[in-house]
Amino acid sequence: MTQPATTRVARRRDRRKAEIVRTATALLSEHGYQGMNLEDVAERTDIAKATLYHYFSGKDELVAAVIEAMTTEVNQRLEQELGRVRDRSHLEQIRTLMREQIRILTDTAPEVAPLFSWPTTWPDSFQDTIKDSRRRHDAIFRRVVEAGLAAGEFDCPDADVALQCLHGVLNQSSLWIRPSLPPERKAQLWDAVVDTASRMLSLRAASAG
Amino acid sequence: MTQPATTRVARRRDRRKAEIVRTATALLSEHGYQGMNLEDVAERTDIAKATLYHYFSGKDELVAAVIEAMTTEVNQRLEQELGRVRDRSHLEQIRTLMREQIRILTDTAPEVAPLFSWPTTWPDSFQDTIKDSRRRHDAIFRRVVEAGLAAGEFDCPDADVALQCLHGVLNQSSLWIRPSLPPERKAQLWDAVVDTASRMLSLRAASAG
Amino acid sequence: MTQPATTRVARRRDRRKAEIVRTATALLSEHGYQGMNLEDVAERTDIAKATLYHYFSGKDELVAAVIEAMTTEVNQRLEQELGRVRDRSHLEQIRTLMREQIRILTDTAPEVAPLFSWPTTWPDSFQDTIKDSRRRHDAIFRRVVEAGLAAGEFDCPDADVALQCLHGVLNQSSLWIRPSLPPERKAQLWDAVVDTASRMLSLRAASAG
Amino acid sequence: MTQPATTRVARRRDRRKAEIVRTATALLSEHGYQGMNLEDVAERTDIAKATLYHYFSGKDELVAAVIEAMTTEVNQRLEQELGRVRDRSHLEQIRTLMREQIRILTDTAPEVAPLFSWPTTWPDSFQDTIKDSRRRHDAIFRRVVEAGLAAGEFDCPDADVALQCLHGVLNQSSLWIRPSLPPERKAQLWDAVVDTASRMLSLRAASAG
DNA sequence: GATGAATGAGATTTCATTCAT
DNA sequence: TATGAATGAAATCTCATTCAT
Repeated sequence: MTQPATTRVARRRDRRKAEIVRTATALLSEHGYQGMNLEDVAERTDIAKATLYHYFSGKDELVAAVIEAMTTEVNQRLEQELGRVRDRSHLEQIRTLMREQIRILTDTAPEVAPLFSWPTTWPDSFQDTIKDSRRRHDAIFRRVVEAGLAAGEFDCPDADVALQCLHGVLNQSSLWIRPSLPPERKAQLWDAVVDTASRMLSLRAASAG
Repeated sequence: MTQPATTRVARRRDRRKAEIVRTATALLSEHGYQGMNLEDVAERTDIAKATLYHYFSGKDELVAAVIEAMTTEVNQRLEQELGRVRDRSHLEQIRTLMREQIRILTDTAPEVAPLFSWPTTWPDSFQDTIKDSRRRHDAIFRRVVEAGLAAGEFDCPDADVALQCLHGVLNQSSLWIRPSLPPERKAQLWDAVVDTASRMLSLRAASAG
Repeated sequence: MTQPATTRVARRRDRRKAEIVRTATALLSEHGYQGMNLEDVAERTDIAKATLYHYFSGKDELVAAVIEAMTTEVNQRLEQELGRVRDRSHLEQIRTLMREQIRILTDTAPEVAPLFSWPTTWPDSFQDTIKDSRRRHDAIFRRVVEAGLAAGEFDCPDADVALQCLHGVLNQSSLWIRPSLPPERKAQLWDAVVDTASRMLSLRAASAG
Repeated sequence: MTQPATTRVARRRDRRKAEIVRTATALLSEHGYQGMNLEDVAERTDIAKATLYHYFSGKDELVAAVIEAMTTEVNQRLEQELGRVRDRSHLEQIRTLMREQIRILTDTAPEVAPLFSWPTTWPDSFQDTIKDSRRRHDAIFRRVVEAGLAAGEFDCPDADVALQCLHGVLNQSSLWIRPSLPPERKAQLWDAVVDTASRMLSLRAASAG
């Protein structure tokens, strides 16, 4: 009776929800929106299908939760790494972001790659959710690129174009850098990609590198 | 007495098949493999559902035909453009390929982008078809990149990495360069992307450009 | 111009029909009425499905033709064998019929067994056709059994019961005497069955045998 | 706290399953495997088509359950009757089995006759199930026949042949002894068939009867 | 809160039959 | 006569969602 009764219960509820979201993320990545079914989600979470409806109002709300969780988690990691190099050059900052993004997609959480990096075919009702997710993710990179340009550190003519090309390179990494590669080999490839992508932003730095 | 049996009748059949494939491509792009249904394909082609089975043994064969048609068409266009600049520098050649690829994805046949450029979630039975398609497409770019490297015209350290980054940039274009933009604006963006991507292959050319 | 033009044409037509009926018999036996489809009949006869409709008004007419052909052929064989022993005892006559019936079901035309001997599940519209077929077939055996009883040669108390039991024994033979057995073994089994079944009609003869 | 989980709920589930199997048996008998459809099974059981899939994974599993249920029930009845005459002669034992088998096919459960006694056309995947069912059924009769032979009580030369002829006679009964006959008439026919069939096993007994 | 049961809507596929050539 | 094309009707099976306990 010390704490409001909702606390313990609510925590338990949140843990349950997170567990479901975790399962759903994996299945969604594997089979896409239409291919994922609640039966499988329930079974893998070891609960009954009907129980899902105690936590989410339906398939769409569950999927929205997956997207939100992914976005939040990825962005948190990026911000955190960015914080560590706040004092370094903008080039170093953007390289840090690139490296962390690739690491997430090919090592830390490769299961989010299919959903997070490429446009799956979502029902129309998800367009806004998706767009919002992408915007929040892009904003982190954009801040650094624009600052770098303003500081004369980058020499690309157009920030928008550069950012899109950057995203393309990073996203593509999840397609060809296998999570199962040996760690040293993966680290090599990460560096190679970061180097290659950096050239799009700064020629000087690249020739120096 | 009659013409070789493969003439009028067979041509008619092929035309019909192509028509169905066209419809299916659009729906497949919009909704993905699981989201596309034969009811819609039939209705949009203005035939009965059962009629589809005269031309394709089932959903999977139809989808395979879509993939094959897309691959063939895209590669043909690339080869054709490449042929026109056979005598120019390798940089010019790869720039031609890049420009044509972006043009296809954002102007000529934007409906192929979701299927051709990004990995949708396919049933396992399609893994081989998809892999083969990607390999044939990549081969065209690879030829030029490796020749350029051999000729000392490109200065990227690793052809594989460069190619993957290239594909990433090109694929991404379909996500942000809207087919509906005014033609001049599109042309500007194409050039900007080609310039940006070129820097990944050759620093000299880029600073000159 | 000598013979009416219909003769040659009609003969050709009849040959075609017989060929189709032959194919249909096999497929009908294998898969039953519902399991047999016209596509397969056409393909195995090497004609187009639509062509079947030049010879039969539909599936049901074709199936009726199969039943009629089977009945006629089986009965003809029975009558023919019966003719050969017209002068012998009734016991010898019924044994001849039994033996010929078993031979048909397990050697001469084993493909008719499933349709002819056992009650497949036919649509209601076939009840009459089937009943008629069975009646005509039964009549041949009945004649002999009744004559034998009248002559005091058989000692079974009831002709109807005896006939039904007889049919049961004969039909069953197609289930366990494999057409693929070596001929001598088959002949042995035929004799054994005929001996066993004969005991139901005449105890004296049996103990003598 | 609650009863073992397998009690009330599971019993309810089993009752439901049995109800479905009962309906399916009737329809299967009437129309055969291909002719039976789940729509009808559902409607006659007064449940939705989709509900069937809660109890059986598909048509085949349902049909397999029907076969298993029939086999078990028929064999149980036979064993039970056999138990009652354990002390009597082998002839009396086999006559008991025969009579009970006929009773089942023409009175107790005539709906199993078309499936249980005669070979319908099953898909290949059912061959094993069917064969197993027949083997278990035959074994009951075989035990008695072989014992009777060993005891010198029967004088048929070959147990296999005699058993097959026996099955033929019994099975045939379902084709001509109408369940709708008045009970006394049916009882007369049962006796007549049993008497007739007995002659195949033992001449002495028959002439005595 | 948890769950087994139930179901309507819809997806893929099959097939007898018709039609135009 | 022969046939490719076309199709409506139906069959099996799936799945998100609701409901009673």
